[in-house]
Amino acid sequence: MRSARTLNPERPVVADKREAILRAAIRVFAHNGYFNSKVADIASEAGVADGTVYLYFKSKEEILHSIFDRSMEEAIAAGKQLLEQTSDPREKLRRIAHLHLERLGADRDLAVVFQVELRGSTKFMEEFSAAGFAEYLKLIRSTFEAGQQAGVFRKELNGKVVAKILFGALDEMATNWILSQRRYKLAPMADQVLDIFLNGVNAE
Amino acid sequence: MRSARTLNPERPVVADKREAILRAAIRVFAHNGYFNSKVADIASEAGVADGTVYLYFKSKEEILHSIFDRSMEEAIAAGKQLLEQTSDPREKLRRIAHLHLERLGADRDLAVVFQVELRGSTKFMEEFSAAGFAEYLKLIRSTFEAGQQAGVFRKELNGKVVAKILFGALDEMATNWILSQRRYKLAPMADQVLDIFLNGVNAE
DNA sequence: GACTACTGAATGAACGCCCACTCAGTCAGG
DNA sequence: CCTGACTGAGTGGGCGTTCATTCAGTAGTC
Repeated sequence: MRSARTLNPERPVVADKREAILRAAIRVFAHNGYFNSKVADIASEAGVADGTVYLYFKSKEEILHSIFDRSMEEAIAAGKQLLEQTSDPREKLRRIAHLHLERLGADRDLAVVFQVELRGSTKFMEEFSAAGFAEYLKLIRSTFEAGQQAGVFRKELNGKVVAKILFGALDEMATNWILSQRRYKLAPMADQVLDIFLNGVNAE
Repeated sequence: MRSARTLNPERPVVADKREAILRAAIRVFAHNGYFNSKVADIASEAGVADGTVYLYFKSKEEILHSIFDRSMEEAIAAGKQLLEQTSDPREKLRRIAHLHLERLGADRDLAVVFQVELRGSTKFMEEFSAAGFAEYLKLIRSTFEAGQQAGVFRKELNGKVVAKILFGALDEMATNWILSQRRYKLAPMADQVLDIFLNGVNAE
């Protein structure tokens, strides 16, 4: 169990442990819920001792924070990069939506943490939404408003509201996918959402 | 503190207490989150002793369940009644959406419990969604499908997906309204959602 | 290459707080 | 004086967090 270092003395063990704990926490939180998860469960899932968790994280709460921060950062970076690859506003929104559902669909446990556990407290919601969700909504909004300028989308619509509608629809797809017993692909749902959405916001 | 009974001996105390505890629980859950709320807090907010709570509810969890069950029941009953008042599918959806946001907008604490606290655990979500949300989604879906039959909505759309989209969009309006500092009216947002939604699903 | 001294990552038993729930007792009404 | 609604101090278990201890690995010395 502690042989990793022995076998690979050159590898930075520290990063491995932190990573292992984070992954374990995602799994444990997803299965038991944040408040029902014990730090001891995370530790044993990660294959470390209880105390070791506290060498890498200040508290149980900080683990949840770290999960959110890292994933959100990655997602937004990926999103922004994606937006540079095309200039058509419709296509931009299509890609954002796809990315959104693809990322969640690729890791069910992470999706559960995002869709369910992170929502389970106004305190978290306020902190988190200030940090990450808001920025994500802004990304959608500014893309939409650029489309309005270009005459592609109806000018009288409120960008903030439109962004919430698209986000809300995608979010609901993700939540439903998690709760559903039937296993289907999540990402393709993006097309059905966009079909209706774009139809609804298109100019003319 | 215990004078309520003394002052109004004729009032049916039993129903009052249960109601008071439920109301108190909504307030306390909304402010602290379900897991951070102590039963003692609920009791004192309701003006009863800790033990009294257990004369009316088996456990803390049952309180949350009761809040959900009662509100959901009321909402669905109100929704069904509303649907009988018109036959135009578009108008039906409009009224459902309005009712949805009106009810949540009328009681911020209850809205917080619904939008945030009830989502905070897969366990709850699975139990609850089986019970109530699913039925609500079905209501939207069947209304939409009736509209497809009538030729009002695009026939190629999947009713289940369409229902999720509308619900998701409304749900996001509600969640955002709760988290927002700025106080605006929630119900009117329904019109903006429906504008885009109906435009997106209309036939032709 | 062997011996010694040192380091700090990792451990996990133990601590102490917290809080859901209980129950022996109180008291008002009849 | 009996009934039963109500009380609230007490209890028991659970769990986040700590910290004294261990020991693999490293560096210095001869």
